[in-house]
Amino acid sequence: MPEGHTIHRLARRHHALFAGAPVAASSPQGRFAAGAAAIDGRVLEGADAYGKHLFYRFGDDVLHVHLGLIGRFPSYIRDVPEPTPATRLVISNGSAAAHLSGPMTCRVITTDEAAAVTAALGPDPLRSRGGRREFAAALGRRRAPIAAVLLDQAVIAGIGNVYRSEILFLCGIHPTTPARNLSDDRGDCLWRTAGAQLRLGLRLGRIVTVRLGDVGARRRGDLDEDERRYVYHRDGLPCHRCGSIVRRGDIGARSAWWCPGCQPE
DNA sequence: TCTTTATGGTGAG
DNA sequence: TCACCCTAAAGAT
Repeated sequence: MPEGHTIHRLARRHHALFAGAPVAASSPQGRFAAGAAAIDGRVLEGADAYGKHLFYRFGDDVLHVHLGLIGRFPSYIRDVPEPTPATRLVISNGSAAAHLSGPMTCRVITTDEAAAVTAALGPDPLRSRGGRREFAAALGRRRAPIAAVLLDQAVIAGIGNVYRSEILFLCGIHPTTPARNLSDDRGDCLWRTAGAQLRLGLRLGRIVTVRLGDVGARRRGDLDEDERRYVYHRDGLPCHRCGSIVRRGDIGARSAWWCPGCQPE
């Protein structure tokens, strides 16, 4: 279940495992048989991530994958399991394999088409240190609640439902605040916090947003599930920082969580 | 053995 | 705003 950090991590791992050599590609499920045939035996030049999108370059052809909500793309170095009947795509070489299941998007496109995909996305904090102004400008154009705007991939690429609530908590911003009402400082805080949290998530391989001091822990490995985040899925529980009861509400057709003490309206 | 849920996104109305 | 797509694991019965 991926936000941007997961996708970038996958791109790095797949690049390390497969780039620079021919790969075998097949579709046990059958639904991607033609696409797999188009890249089978070809040299993978590289794997990249932009926001929540994955791109695998094979000359002028690009394998474009988006995992959606339920997609997975685990890889194996040894003890490669049998693909399940739902495995859409297997990529392998002599020593490793990756099994794709449940993707929202899996298709072979041209480099121009791939460029059009990324052009429609907002800046990705994991790729660009120069996206802050573009992000700030987009906020200024929107009157929708900031919690809804943070999920719009045309505004900022890679944020999902966990990070949107956690980032708003960390910046002390109430989720229903209209985006264009935010000060420049608060917009800066959102951009910097998004980048810092995505980079941390990329490094850890999981989303951990709490400062250890706020939960009285020494190491991140000591944290229980409930202690890794400030608000996400914590409605009814006391805030790690101020003790107020965390609330949940539907914002932008999905649940958002916030602390009424730390994020006043 | 069910039903539910999930860190996402699209297209129709 | 809603139905819908895709899969797997967790939770309920």
